[in-house]
Amino acid sequence: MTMTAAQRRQAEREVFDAYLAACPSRKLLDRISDKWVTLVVCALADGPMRFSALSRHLAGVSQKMLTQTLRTLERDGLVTRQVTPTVPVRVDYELSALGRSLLGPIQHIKDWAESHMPDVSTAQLAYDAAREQDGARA
Amino acid sequence: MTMTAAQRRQAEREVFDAYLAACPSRKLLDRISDKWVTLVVCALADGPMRFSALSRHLAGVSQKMLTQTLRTLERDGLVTRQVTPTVPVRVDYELSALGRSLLGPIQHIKDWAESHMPDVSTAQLAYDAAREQDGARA
DNA sequence: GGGAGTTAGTCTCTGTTGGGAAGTAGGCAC
DNA sequence: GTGCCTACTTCCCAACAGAGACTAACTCCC
Repeated sequence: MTMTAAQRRQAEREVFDAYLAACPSRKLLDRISDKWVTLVVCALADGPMRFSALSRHLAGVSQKMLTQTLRTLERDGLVTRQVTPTVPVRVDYELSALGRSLLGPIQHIKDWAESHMPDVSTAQLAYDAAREQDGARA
Repeated sequence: MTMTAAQRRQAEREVFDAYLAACPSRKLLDRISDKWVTLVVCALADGPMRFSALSRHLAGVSQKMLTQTLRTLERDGLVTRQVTPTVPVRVDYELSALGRSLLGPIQHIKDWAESHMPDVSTAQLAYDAAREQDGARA
């Protein structure tokens, strides 16, 4: 099966639509829409970090989840893993160019969460109060 | 326990840090870092939508997850729920002002996923090929 | 009156996942 | 030897996501 250059360009321009269940971009969205991914990527914003440093920085992350998160980020080409075979081993993680392209968007999400916390708290209190009213009325 | 106005303002200026496990912004980050949240918020970008329309638009979402997602978004004050008691019932969901403030950042994430899909695919192939090499060498 | 159809859910069951804790490798220090 | 260090890996259990059947409430059709 041969392809003209035009056809090849057409295929490469393939449109990904995360609204479609089968589209690979849906899975990618699922992977980057993750608490730990967000925090790891933001933590690596200022340069490379060791496994143990990340572990300390992201309070409450289990070693298992950190390893898993870093592994998938590495596989997706967002971070690079650099092993220095000293004793004990030293492993540095760093954002790749692709990872840095995600940094901006993902930092906005984290910033939004931190800056809009009061609004969300207020909304929750209002919602819960209204629910309680409904409960009492029933 | 009383508070001066100054103390109250101080408390309101409280800084949220998602890196801390106990910080409420960590939980908020976890809630908005969600595949379905991203898709629902983006779907509501162009105006209100009915439950069934959302269900059709987000291919593959289960009714349970859609209900759950909309419920938490409503509680967090990101979407409003408008019930019209016709028969059958009609329920419209719409982004609130707070929800629209999240729309920009979240759309960037979705766009990133859709536009960087080829780069990620390439990285995955490279990673898997390297892993296979390692496996064969062992 | 009886049955089908509509929307927006809820209920139940099961497979996957997240977190905690304990174990591993490889080498240096005592 | 025993312990300690880092960066994992493995195991187990509780929580959660998804599939699919079921419900409420009322309308239309015969």
